[in-house]
Amino acid sequence: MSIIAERRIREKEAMRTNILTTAWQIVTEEGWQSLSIRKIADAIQYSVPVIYDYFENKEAILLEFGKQGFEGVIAELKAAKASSADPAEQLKAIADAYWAFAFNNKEYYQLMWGMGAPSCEMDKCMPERSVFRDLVMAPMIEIIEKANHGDAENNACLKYHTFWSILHGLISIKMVAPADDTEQLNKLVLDDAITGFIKNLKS
Amino acid sequence: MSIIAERRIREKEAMRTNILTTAWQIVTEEGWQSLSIRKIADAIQYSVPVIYDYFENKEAILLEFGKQGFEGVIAELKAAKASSADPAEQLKAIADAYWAFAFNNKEYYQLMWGMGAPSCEMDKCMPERSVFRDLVMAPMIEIIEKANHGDAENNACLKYHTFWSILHGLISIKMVAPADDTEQLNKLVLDDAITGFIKNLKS
DNA sequence: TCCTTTAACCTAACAGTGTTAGCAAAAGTA
DNA sequence: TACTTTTGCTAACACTGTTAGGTTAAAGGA
Repeated sequence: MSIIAERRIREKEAMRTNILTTAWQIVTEEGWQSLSIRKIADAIQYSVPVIYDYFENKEAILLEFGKQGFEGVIAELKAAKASSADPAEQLKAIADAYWAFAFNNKEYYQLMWGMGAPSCEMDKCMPERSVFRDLVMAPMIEIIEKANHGDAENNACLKYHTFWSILHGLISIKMVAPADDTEQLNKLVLDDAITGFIKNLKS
Repeated sequence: MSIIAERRIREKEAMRTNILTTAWQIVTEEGWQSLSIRKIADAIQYSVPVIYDYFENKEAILLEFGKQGFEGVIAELKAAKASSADPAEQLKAIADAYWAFAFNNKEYYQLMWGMGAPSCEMDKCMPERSVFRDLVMAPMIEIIEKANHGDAENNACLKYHTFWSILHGLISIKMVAPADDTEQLNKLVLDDAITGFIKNLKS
């Protein structure tokens, strides 16, 4: 490949990331509802159709952010899990990390779960379900096996759904209807729910 | 008031409900994203500005549906609670009823919680928080008091948040990312989560 | 009955949105 | 230099929500 072609690819890449970072800035400053192709075009000082040379449509831009979000949260969860060898501790750490990600990256979380963000087919950028399952299922099975109740694998499947539901439920209620209670109380609710859940696994 | 004025009020009311029922039909057939003022106007065979004689703007129409949704779910919850005198049974019945409402009225639920529906300030049509609290808090306090752990009132406040989070979490995960598992398994997850939660209140 | 006021209803427009057809200029290739 | 590809633009289309302004019909008062 010629040296010129290389430069052009580099420039193309640069424009793409320029579009993305500009779009992201608009989102963080004005929210998802306020993001439009024209606003991006204005901000990067190009005409509107140029955007379409780099992204098929608006959804493609959103899906790119969705991908970033999922990759980000998965990295955090993996790090959290690695922080301990005890399965119960691992579950708690994962829950804490997930919670922290959601509130430190509200824009991502809202997009990923279609909360107030413009509707788009997030499935298209979701990682395999197995990624999340592998992270959470293993410590669960371990806990259930230690407590010796029957079919740990089957049991864990049920508990796995419950685990994510509690987490997502806690977060999305706080996000949609932010109550007037303190940060401290919120953390307490998380702790109560998750430790209660883990205790239930054991007993 | 003259007989003519009465008729006019009646007609005005009729037009309002005509707009609403027509809009609702569009929503159930094509989803929230597809609802537009022009579509409503076409369907009722009037020009667009007529809609604005009956509703201040589009959000006002959405809020009307929001109000209907909240009133509907509250009625269901009250009926569920009345089905038993045992506090634990009451909580289970409320959870079941809430779950049933969500899946029998997906359009309402999505609007009420901003899931994929057009964004609007739902606070404006939400009932007082106390309505939900009064329904759920009382049986909780009763359960905790029977089990005799310390400050039941304070404790119930924490558990109250957890209760709704679990419920909403279960529902919204199933709604956003409908898994391939059966109706039966879903019910099992609900049962597991709620009975686990109640057991935790007691022990 | 005639006149005036008010309510109902419409056309046409404004300012946005996502998206695309088609053209001009620049850049790369032979 | 001549040809081809890429790049970027203007202008438009088909939609949104919303409103200004005018017309027609109905209601109330003399």
